Amino acid sequence: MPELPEVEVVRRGLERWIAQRTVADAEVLHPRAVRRHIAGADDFVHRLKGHRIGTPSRRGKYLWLPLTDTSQSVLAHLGMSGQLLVQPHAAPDEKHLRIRVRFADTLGTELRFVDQRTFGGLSLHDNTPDGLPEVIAHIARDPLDPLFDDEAFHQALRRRRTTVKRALLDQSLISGVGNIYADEALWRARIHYERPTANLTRPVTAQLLGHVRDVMNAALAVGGTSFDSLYVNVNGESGYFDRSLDAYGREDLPCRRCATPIRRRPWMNRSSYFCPRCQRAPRVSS
DNA sequence: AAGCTCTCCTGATGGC
DNA sequence: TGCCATCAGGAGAGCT
Repeated sequence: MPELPEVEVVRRGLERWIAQRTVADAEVLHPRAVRRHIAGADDFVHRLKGHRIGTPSRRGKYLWLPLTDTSQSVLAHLGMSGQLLVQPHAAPDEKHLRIRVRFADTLGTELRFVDQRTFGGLSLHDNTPDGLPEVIAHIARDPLDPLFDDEAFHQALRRRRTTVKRALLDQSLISGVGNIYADEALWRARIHYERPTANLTRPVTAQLLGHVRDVMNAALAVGGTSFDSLYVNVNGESGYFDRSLDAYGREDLPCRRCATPIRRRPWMNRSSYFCPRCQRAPRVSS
């Protein structure tokens, strides 16, 4: 499941293999993959043709390809199972190939958006003056962004009447964190997922942010997390970070700090993994 | 109005 | 063997 580290790995792959290439043609094989492009698939293809792609950017889990001769960008979100693959023309179509982009050069490769569950997609949008696609202006900076404001984040947590994991997953507060890295960072910080944010102290917020950054940087260093081969990087290679997870997916396995079995709890139509000893529940729990 | 729940989708898996 | 339920979950619409 692509979160910030996995999306960054894809961005780097696109920077190497796709940047500065000019689009010759595109093909939308599944309309749902461009559903965020309101004007539809034909308009998406028409407006892409003939334009050159600049340096790919990323904020949180969103990445975008600026079109150098316009003020627009191709915005991509991988959803749960999306992949951006650079493949030789001759490679057989993937079962869940949704969009194909061909280029006006002789490199012999094309860009493919492959997505089994179709939660992800591509779309074209005008940029804001600072080069961000306008539809993601509400997405907060991510914790690896040098301009992320730690103090403002702490104050926002204090103002909220919610719990810490909900806040970590709220992309308007901090972006790029999904279910996996939220559980990992909370385990490292020894914080229970239902702890209220309103009474977090500045040192606790600082430690939590530090662990979010540490776990994301560790995942980036080995190319991201992959559980079920649904996620692969731009060349089709899986990351290895799943071997290093401490909480997520480890139900009944011993906590690597205290050997207490990790527990899984249903939470918001998904799961939370935590150590019941290291991460004590708040006194007043919902 | 902030906070929370629901919904979209496909395929693997498990119980009976 | 086949059928149905469950699970995976990002993010925005919609509700309270």
